[in-house]
Amino acid sequence: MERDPALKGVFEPVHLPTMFEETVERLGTAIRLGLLLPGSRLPSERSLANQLGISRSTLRLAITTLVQSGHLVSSRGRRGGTFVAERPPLAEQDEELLGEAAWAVLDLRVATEVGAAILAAERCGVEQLDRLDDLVERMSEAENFEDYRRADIRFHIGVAEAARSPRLVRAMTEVQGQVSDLIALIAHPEQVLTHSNEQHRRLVALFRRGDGRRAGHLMREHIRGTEHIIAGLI
Amino acid sequence: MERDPALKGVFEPVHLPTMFEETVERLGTAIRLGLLLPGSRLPSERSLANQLGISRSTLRLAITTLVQSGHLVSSRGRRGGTFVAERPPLAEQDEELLGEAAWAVLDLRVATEVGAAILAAERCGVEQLDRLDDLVERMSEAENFEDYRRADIRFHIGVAEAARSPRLVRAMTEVQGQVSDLIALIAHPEQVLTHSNEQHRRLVALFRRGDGRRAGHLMREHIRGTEHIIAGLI
DNA sequence: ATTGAAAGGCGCGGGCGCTGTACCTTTGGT
DNA sequence: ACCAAAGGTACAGCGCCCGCGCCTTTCAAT
Repeated sequence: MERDPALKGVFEPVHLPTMFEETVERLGTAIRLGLLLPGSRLPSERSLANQLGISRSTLRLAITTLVQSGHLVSSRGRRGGTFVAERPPLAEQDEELLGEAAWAVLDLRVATEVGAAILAAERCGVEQLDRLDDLVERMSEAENFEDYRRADIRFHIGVAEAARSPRLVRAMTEVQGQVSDLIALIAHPEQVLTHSNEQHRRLVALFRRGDGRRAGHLMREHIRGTEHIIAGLI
Repeated sequence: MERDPALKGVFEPVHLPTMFEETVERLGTAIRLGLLLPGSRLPSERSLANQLGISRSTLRLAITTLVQSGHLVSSRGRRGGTFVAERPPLAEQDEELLGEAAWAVLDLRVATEVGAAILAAERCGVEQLDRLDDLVERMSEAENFEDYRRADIRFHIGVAEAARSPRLVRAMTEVQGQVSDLIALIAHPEQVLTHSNEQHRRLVALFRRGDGRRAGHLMREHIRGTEHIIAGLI
C-alpha cells in the first residue's frame, strides 16, 4: 500500500459517540461555557427529549450524569424541573489533555476563529455588532477573571453568529469548550486581558468596515498569544 | 426561556451516523476524491476491520454497499481482495443538495481552507512545498477537466498536510467531498482554470515566504469564485 | 380541603446495530 | 496435491436505545 499521508486519516479507527455521550457533552459544554446561565431552567424532560430527537430514557441518563457531576439539579412537583446548578464546574481540568490532542484543538481553533472573523466582516448586521460592542464593554468592566472569561467566550461565539453560519456557531462552541479546559490552566495578568480586549475592540471596528482581510489577520494574532503560553506547558 | 441564538444549536436534534454509514462515507469519499486510485487494492477485510476498529461483519456491509454503488469490486481466491473500481462514480449529483445545506458547507470551507493556508505558511516544510509545486504543474498540463479537478483536490488537501495538522486534513477531506458534489454541477471554461491555477502558484509562493497573512487572504479570494457561481444556482 | 395538571422517578419488553466466532468456498502459489 | 490467503455465510449474544405505561411529588386553581 502506498504511504500516502492523506490516507492515514481514511483508515483511522472510527469513534462514534453514543447518544448518551453526545447529550452529556452538549449540555455540559453549554453550561461550562455559560450559554446556560446558573439557575436557569431547562425544558421538561419530555419536551427536551423531543427537541433533541432522543428518547426520554436516554436523556434521563445524561441528566443523571450531569446532576452527579454538579452541572444540574432536579426538583420534583408542580413547579419542578431541571435547573442549571448555581455554581457549576468551570472546566474539566484534565491534565492528561496536554499533549498531541491539545495541538489538534488549537489548529481547529485557528481555522474556526479566523474563518468566522472573515465571514463576520463580510456579512454581519448592526444588531450583531451592537451585541459585540456590549460584550467588549462588559469585559473592560470585569472585576475578576471569571466574569471576563465568560464574556470572552460569548464574544467569540458572537463572532460566529455575526458570520450568520449555524454550523460555524456549532464548531465555535465545540472549540471553545475544548480550549477552555486548557485556558483554565494558565494565568492571566490584567495587562494581558486589557491588551486582549483592545484587540476585540479593533476586531469589531474591522467587522463594521467590512474589512475581512484585516479582521482575519487580527484574529489570528489575537489567538496566537494563548497558543504560545499553552505551548510552553506542553 | 431566553431566545439566545447560541442555544439554537444546543437543543437541536442530534443525529449520529452509524458505524456502517460512517464507513461507507469515508471510503466512498476517499474514492470519489481520488485518494484511493482506480484499480488499487484495499487491505484485506480482516486487516481493514482491525484498522478501522470495527467488526468484519459491519465492514462487509459497507463494502457490499460500495460494490453495489460501483465504487468497489471484490474478487475471491488466493490473490483476491477488494479493489477500487476502474471507473468509480465521480460525485453524487444530488440535486436536492442545493439549498440551505449548500451554504453551510461553503461556510465551513472558508474556515477550513483559510485556516489551512495560514498554518501552512507558518509551518510547512520543503517536501510539502515541492509536492504542491508538482500538483500545480500537473494542473497546468491537464488536458481535461477531470484530470485538473483531481489535482485540484489533491492540492487543497495538500495544503492541509502542509499545515501539519491531521485534524485539518480530515476536515479538508470532508469539506472537499461535499463541495465536489456542488462543483460537479457547474461549468469550468479553460480561462477560469488558468486563472485559478495562477492563484495556486501564488499561494505556494506565499507559503514559501511564510506570509500567512497574504496566504489567508488569497485563499479566501481563491474560493470566492466558485461560491458566486454556486450562489447563482441556488 | 379537593382536585387536577405538570413535572420528575421507575421498570420492562423489544428492536436494531454491532460484535465475535466459527466455518465454508474459491483460487493461486509452493 | 496441498496449503495459505482471501472473500462469503451463518449465528448467538450484548448493549444502546426506544416507547410505553405507571407511580410519586408538588403546587395552583377551585
